[in-house]
Amino acid sequence: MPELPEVETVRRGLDPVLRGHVLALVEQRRPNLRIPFPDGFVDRITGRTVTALRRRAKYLLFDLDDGQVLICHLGMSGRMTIQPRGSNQPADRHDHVVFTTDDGMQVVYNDHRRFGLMTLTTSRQEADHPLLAKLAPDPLEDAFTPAHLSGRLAGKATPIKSALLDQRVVGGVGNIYACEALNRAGISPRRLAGSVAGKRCERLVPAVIDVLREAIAAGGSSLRDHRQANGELGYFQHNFRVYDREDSPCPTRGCEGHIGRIVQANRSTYFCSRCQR
DNA sequence: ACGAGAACCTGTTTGC
DNA sequence: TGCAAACAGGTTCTCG
Repeated sequence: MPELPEVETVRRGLDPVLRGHVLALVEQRRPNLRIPFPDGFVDRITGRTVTALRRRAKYLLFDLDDGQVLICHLGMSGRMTIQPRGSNQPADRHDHVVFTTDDGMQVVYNDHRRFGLMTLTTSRQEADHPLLAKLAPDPLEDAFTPAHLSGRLAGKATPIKSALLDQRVVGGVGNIYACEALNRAGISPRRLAGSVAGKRCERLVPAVIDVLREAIAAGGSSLRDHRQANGELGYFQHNFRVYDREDSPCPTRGCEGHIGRIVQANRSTYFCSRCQR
């Protein structure tokens, strides 16, 4: 579910509730998500103050006042939503973690597929943490340029669509935004990654940046599971050009093609074979 | 070393 | 109508 725009939307929603607040109560309701919770998870973070909320690629990072960093990933179906303590929200069987702050707000982590994770590191060890060490820089940072991207794609024999999903190539792009960016850039998802350079790469970089920025502004895309932290849906799905639009007319100006669907690396790819080359 | 495919888990939609 | 298969926003492991 959550790609960069959805995670960023959640981060922005959680920030006012968590930053500067104490995690007064932490409830962990199962021993593991995709990976086990670390030993002593609840005790290690209870009573700590959240000093900052950051995002790296699709990871949410909570900085704590003792130097620990709480690493969260939402997987395919994870949500982080806010509710007041004592609200009448019925507990869901997939509410796996509940954080209650010193002023009585609750952040509920719900994830029915449990592909998400939570673990701990420290600010000193963060750069070397196995989950984070190989992540490519964020595509919304200034360092994401055509020269940078073509360097990461050079020599790759995998299709460009699959390469964009590789978090060592671009940090934060997932299946929806890879398809959308390639359509905007007029590049075939089947083209070998190593051949995306020069003019094509100069089109692809702004296409990735623009689609991510527009999606953040829309609160992300809600297909099934995504909710903003306040519980509202995102609405960027209404602006999809190709994703989940098989047989629709291609929206590219002057193109009379139709959207097709293929499978690459076990993931659906949507694209227009007429204007994407 | 690299790339393809399966696996992880649950829920919903689709097709026979 | 009912049941089984296919599919879903991600990541990681195994195998060739």
